[in-house]
Amino acid sequence: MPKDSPTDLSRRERQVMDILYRRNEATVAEVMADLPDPPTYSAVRSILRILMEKDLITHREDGPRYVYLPVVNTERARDDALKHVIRTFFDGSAEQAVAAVLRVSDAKLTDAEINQLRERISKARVSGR
Amino acid sequence: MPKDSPTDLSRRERQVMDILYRRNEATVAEVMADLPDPPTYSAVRSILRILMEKDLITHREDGPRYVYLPVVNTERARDDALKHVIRTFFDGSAEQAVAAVLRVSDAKLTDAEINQLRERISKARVSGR
DNA sequence: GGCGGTGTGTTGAAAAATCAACATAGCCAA
DNA sequence: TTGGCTATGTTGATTTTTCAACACACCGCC
Repeated sequence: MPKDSPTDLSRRERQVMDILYRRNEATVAEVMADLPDPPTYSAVRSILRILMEKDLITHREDGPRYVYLPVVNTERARDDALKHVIRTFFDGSAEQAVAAVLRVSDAKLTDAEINQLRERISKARVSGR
Repeated sequence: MPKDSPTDLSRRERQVMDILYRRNEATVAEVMADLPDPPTYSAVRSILRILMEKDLITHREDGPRYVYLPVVNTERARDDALKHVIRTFFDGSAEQAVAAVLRVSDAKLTDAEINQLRERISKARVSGR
């Protein structure tokens, strides 16, 4: 029974999942609004239907319309996404990943502070704590 | 001229790009070995050809065979991938992202240490440094 | 009532992605 | 030399994805 990895999703499916994770939940119109090169309303619903069939999302009724949301909770999806990035781009190195997060965000620490941080992480790791 | 976002890639294309970033470079056989549910050698080459046409990868000759590698350098791709994850799952919050990196990796800091770290990041950010 | 507006249910066509087949070339060893 | 192995070049079929069209239901309002 093949596990459902995010890399198994088609382009549109992944885009929609990302939107749902970002917004936590969304209507068809909201998904459409966020899609790059948005197709028609009908087309968006088709994608959502497929994601429903794959049990990746569910929906609840909100008055006259559906609101869609991921089945897997955000924490789990978060962790998986992070692990994938760390493994793909950082050779599994948490320190490098942390340094990069700080770099790409507008949270700038000094090099000295980052090095200190790295040291603490390494130390914490080898001590197995 | 539409920018080449990673979300524009098809399923197989993305899988191959991930493999190339993880290995830095790879032969057809190596890519095939890393692909989930690997198709035939021919099929893998088709994907690589398409990625070449899209100018996402290039190749060099290594004796009798080709070795493929991404055109965009790893640093840039790394940063983009991280930004995407932070935006999609962490509402743009670097602190939350750092905390999650530490949590999913085997580098475990105590809660106190993580909080301290968060504080320092926040302080660094508001001070604009 | 009946008429727009906004939904969903369902179906099928168009486009793209995925995959494999076959041909050819170089190399090396029996 | 020639047969087997491993490559690439090229082409086309199959499958999946992507997209849109149409029918119908509900609702508020003139």
